[in-house]
Amino acid sequence: MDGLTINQAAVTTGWSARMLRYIERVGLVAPARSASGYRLYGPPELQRLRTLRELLERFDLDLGEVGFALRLDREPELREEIQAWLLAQPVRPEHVTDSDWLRFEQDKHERLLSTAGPAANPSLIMETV
Amino acid sequence: MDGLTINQAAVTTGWSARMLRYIERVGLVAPARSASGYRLYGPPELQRLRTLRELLERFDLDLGEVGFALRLDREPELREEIQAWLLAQPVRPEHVTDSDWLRFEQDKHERLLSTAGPAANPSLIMETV
DNA sequence: CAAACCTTGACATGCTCGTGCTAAGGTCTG
DNA sequence: CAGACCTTAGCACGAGCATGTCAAGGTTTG
Repeated sequence: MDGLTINQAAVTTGWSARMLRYIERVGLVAPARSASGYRLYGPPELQRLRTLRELLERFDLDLGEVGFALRLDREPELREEIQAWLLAQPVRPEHVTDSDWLRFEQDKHERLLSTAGPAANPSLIMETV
Repeated sequence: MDGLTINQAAVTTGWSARMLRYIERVGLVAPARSASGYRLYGPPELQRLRTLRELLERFDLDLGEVGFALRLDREPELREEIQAWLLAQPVRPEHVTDSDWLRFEQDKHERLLSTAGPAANPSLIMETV
């Protein structure tokens, strides 16, 4: 049989067999199948699985996010529309600082933030409505 | 006072005040603040909020996904690494069809899929490991 | 052919997201 | 100055994600 079966792949990649099926479902790594339906992981898939793990850890991503990046790749219209919306951003207001953003990102995983001094006194440059 | 307050903005955009705060926290639309800390939504913000709503509906996105797109924009390294990983995709295996992908996407919101005929007999072109 | 392994469900748990609502306390305006 | 409105913090809750595990049934192989 050509390629590792799911449990073998699990051992060498560090993912659980359960997660390998999940990852396949999300569309990120889909191994070939034997005539009888067994998943067969070849070297490329194994490599992808390992680098995927690194990717997630390094940038603190979840599978859904990588899956979304994949979707962006596949749907040009979606990518363009989102890009357009983001670019319409009239310039990030001064009071939304990088640390605000970072803090939000951290909060996702560290549920410990205690006090957060509110940044006051912004510029107030804005046309009337 | 220059700009709409949060509840006024809520009325004209269709979002709830609660959601406007949430959207700000996620980093998507951050209004200016009055000297005393009141949020002040000007025409650009109001417009962005309306188009955001359309964007989400049209592509069936959630705020987290748009937020992630924003992150991709701001973190070139992240964008490059993900792109690299996606491109390493040795060619989408034949048995992962577009309908598989679509079905997954749909499942996210329609919890009704009943039977799913398994696509059998893939090509089996794979080097040994 | 029996043991070991695979497949697709399905149930279960713990955590995050989207959202509403309430509380305690400033701010604005008639 | 009283009532209406804003601010942040926090509880609540249903829905979805990331995982594990178990069940019922094919496949491979010694």
